[in-house]
Amino acid sequence: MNEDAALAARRPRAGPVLPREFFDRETEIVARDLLGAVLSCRTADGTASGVIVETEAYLGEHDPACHAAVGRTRRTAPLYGVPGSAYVYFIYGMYWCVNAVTRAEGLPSAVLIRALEPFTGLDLMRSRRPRARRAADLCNGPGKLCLALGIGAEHNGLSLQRGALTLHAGDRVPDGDVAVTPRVGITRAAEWPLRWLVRGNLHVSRPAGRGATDRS
DNA sequence: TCGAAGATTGTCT
DNA sequence: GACAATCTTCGAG
Repeated sequence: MNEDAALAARRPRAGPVLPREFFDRETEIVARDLLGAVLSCRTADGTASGVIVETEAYLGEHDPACHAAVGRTRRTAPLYGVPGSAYVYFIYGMYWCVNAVTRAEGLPSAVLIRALEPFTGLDLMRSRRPRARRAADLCNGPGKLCLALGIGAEHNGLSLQRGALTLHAGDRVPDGDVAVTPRVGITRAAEWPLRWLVRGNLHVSRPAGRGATDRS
């Protein structure tokens, strides 16, 4: 069976849009519950979507790794917005990363979406990421998924309940399939176990490794 | 105004 | 595994 056929055979489900109340909870809980949800982006070129298989929690001004640790600036302002809105930022001069803002207004926490399993719009994703040779390489990183879905500055601060960028309920990932590990690519608070991923999924940016614990 | 850092990725060895 | 690419953001002076 080829990769496209394998994807189709699993038939993930994209349900209703996740309500604001979903995001208005503890950031760690939102990060875990976003596994299995579907992120969809509509552009002039078409719509592409993927099932979330990896997330990281950033816990606000008291989390040294969170952008909000420096306080409210022009860049971090969307983090202080309503739960369920998007925080999209530019990094390393060439990549975008997308977060879902969580908790109550005024508490600048968010969940970074690190990897997706492609769901719809595979041809569109491939045209945007011609270097990706396998379907598993299309969205297995925060910069890659933004490229594949066409996410950029125009989505920063937008609601994830309506408009071009939306998050939909999907098939809940069983606790036994969820691994928790330290966050990736950071230097401050790097040991905090705030990364959630679907154990054994080929589309995560990095496998869980031996130090990972079950669910949480 | 300037310099350094950065939640990444792709290429090369 | 090492390293370059590339540019926004923000603190320091």
